[in-house]
Amino acid sequence: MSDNQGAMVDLRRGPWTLEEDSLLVHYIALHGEGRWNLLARSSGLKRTGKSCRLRWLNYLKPDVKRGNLSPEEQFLILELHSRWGNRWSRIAQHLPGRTDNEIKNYWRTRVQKQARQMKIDSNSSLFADAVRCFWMPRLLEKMQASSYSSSSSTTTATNNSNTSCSSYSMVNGCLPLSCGNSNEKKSHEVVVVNQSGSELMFNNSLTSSEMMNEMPSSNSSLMDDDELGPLLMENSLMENDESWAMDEFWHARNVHEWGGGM
DNA sequence: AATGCGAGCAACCGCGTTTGA
DNA sequence: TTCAAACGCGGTTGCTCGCAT
Repeated sequence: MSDNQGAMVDLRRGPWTLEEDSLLVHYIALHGEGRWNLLARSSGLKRTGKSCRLRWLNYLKPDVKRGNLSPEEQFLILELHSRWGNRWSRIAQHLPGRTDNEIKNYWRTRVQKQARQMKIDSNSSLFADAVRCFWMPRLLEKMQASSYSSSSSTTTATNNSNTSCSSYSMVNGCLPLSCGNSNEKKSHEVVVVNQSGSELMFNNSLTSSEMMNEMPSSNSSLMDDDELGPLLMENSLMENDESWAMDEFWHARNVHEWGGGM
């Protein structure tokens, strides 16, 4: 019966008011974070310590980033979720300013929605494959487009002098569906830059047919934990365009007969 | 204009883990 | 070492808002 102070007097629930937010922010400014139950008792807030903690971490904390997730962030979420599953907090550690709650909500509202629309179990390997082979390449294209659009100025990612469209490919055997430059095809790798400035390399050089013959399992990654970090692409474009080539996915699925029937 | 419905998100709950007395 | 309190995580709920009818 640890933190169930709800047994006690009139604790407030539901949405926070401006006054409550202000109280919480003031208290933390004076006393710092932590000791949430003490905070709840001492601050004058009629909330549980848990509620205060959640409100602070998910909403009031100054470095909480709000707004749509960039393609880079979405890409990271998909990649990390494929490795770690629903370890939201762990995933959130690699997306600065994003909370586990936000990432969890993203997964449930966007990713699982896609799975529902495709009538695939979002936990199935089939869906994981679809994500890797059709969604993630789309995000890469977006990332790339945004880095190009801002290439000459402040971009901090992917645009090494030798990084052209053709240098991109997918993780775990999945190639992008289309990749701009058709005149050449170099090594297939995705380079993104983490916060410390080091490059993260997603490397693979399978052909599309090889890919289809060897659909990836949704584990393993070429990234090490240490290498994972916030993607620093600025100027990222973000529209809520989750269109990720359903037609192409179904076509590929039918042609290659991978996966069960609907 | 009113109503219904679904998507998105903030907040709550239960439980396992950590901390410290 | 033990145990209660606090913390943190992941799942779930429920509210709000926008859109369709």
